[in-house]
Amino acid sequence: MATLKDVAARANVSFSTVSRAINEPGRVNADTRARVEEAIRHLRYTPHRAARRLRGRSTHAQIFGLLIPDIENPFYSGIVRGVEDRAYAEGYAVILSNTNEDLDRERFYLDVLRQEAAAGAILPPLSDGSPVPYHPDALGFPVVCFDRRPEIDGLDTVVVDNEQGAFDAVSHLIGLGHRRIGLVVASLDLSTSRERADGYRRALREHDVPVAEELVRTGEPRKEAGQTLSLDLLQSADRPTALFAGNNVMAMGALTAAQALGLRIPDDLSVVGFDDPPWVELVTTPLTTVRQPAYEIGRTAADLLLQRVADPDRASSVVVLPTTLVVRASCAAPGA
Amino acid sequence: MATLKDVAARANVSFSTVSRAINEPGRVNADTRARVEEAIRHLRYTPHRAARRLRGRSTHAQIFGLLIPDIENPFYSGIVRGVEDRAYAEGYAVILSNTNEDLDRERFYLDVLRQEAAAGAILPPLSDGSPVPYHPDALGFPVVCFDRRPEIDGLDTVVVDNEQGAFDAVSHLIGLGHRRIGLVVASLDLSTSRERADGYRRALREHDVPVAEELVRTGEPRKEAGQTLSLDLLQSADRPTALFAGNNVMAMGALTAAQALGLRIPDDLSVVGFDDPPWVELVTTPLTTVRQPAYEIGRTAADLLLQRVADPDRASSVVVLPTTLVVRASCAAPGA
DNA sequence: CTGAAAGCGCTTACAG
DNA sequence: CTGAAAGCGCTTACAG
Repeated sequence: MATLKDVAARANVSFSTVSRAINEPGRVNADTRARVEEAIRHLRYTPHRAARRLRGRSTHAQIFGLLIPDIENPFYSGIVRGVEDRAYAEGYAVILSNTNEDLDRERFYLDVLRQEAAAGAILPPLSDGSPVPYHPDALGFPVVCFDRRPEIDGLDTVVVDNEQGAFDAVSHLIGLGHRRIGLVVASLDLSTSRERADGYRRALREHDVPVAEELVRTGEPRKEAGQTLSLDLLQSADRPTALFAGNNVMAMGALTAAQALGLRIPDDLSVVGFDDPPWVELVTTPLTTVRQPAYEIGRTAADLLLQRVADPDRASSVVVLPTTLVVRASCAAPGA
Repeated sequence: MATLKDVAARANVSFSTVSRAINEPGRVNADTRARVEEAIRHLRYTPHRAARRLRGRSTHAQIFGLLIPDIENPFYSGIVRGVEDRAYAEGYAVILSNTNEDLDRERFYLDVLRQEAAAGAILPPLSDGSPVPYHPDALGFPVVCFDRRPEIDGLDTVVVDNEQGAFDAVSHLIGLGHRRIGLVVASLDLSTSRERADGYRRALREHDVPVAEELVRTGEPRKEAGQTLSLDLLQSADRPTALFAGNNVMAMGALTAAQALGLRIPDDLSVVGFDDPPWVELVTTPLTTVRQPAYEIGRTAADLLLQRVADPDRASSVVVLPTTLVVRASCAAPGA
């Protein structure tokens, strides 16, 4: 592999100059720089990261950690792409972990990141009063939270306006005439679920629709749970005429439940989902959803981490991105 | 952070001795060693991994690299999960790269992996006679290929039996009475596409159906290309009565094209897809597909890499996993 | 604008 | 068994 010395030899300059051409190009004569750049290209030179880390002022590796609960969930894979693109643009690599919400797994990866001197980590904080501390002092590197709000203060965070997103979805249903609207959502221990449930309730209240607690069902954020909970709701005595599914996998379950009961959408049942994966346009009745800007969330989280790395003392910020209600064909007036 | 020198000062020995006490404890006097160990504990010293890697012999990190063309493609995210689970079980972390099939990006990550002293990499080899060499000698670490077959020999590889998978799909269509079957597939530069096209042709030949080359269309493995190519095929004079889509994103495009033309599936058009993402069960007409065992592919690739790391001299192996034709509702006799 | 030199934290021959 | 020294590939004051 080519080193600085090889480049210097080929460009006929000292290796200090090569280093400067790379790190402070403005302080190098244009001709010299051109020769250096030619040599770099010709030799396919890339700086040795370990050596760089050893001497440079920042001792951390050009590595971000990214913890993802479920890589097969399109919402999260969108985030991965956003983080990865932004990191790559700044020369950072991403260590990915598919945690399955598993505490041991999360601990393991946080430990690896510390050992590898990662520049920081991006993660959805665990919901419970977990023993994993996300405080930079304990971790040894900064953390940016996404999706959920962390329980401790002072952490950079990117979330969406879940409350408003849910409010929009449920208001849309109420506007069509629905009054019995089921909510199928993940555990209310998660800030996301809580906020979506809040938006659901506010929409009902503001439109003078009574809140029926038996219409709110929570469970694992999986297709199976979405299906079971929806099935149960749809088979109850005074069944809801509309369903709001709190995330894309549970929405899948809701549609499967409707299919199993022979309910046509939107004639017999209106459905709105949260998240906007590609399949929603291909289903029997294209699904109305609350779109979260997954790629943007990832990009913003990486941005915050880059800023934090550049200035460890800057005030922490919480970025709230908007959601968009994407109206497709899955909602109609009840009994239409 | 404490360094070797701090430890040496406290233990009253030279820092060479500290280094030796850590790396070759047997070659250090027991008393000396005890003093060093006390100092290490007291100062909470841990060796600086970057410095260590810079000078030492090959002491690789517990890290695997994983290169993925498109993390939002469910086929690949299944593979990520498989690799990650297996790696985690052995204490390895995974550095993920979403390459977008971009050569620069691939080079960057391969370089990062080398510099971070990764134990090895798992990747779908590029198809063209690319300047990126996957030979361990050039890379500095072993490589396991998946999905596509590498152009050079001697690399551990995991693929599926694409030829047979395609053969099964097309035979299924022929069995229903189809004789004009369109093939929409990615570039034939890819071994996967080539093998699927081979299976397509063999099925036609073995059932004495003439091969019409105008029914074979290739393009970018994206929904848009799948849609355009399908649209074109379906609007041609003697349009095919069935479509075989060579991967899940192009299958999406094919379904969208059929929808746009008002063709009902399977009455007006039969469709089989390759890959088996979750959405295929939710579409208007559940899609018949050739299932690839994505998770298994990932797990097997990680397995091969672990074995390679344990025994660098073992003979390379090529694992071919079977596909399964999953018959759903998207195929019927032509003109039924 | 450029080069010579020191040094990051460590490992490893080489002497003693 | 131990220490002094060279050097991994790089960055960064410090001169010129």
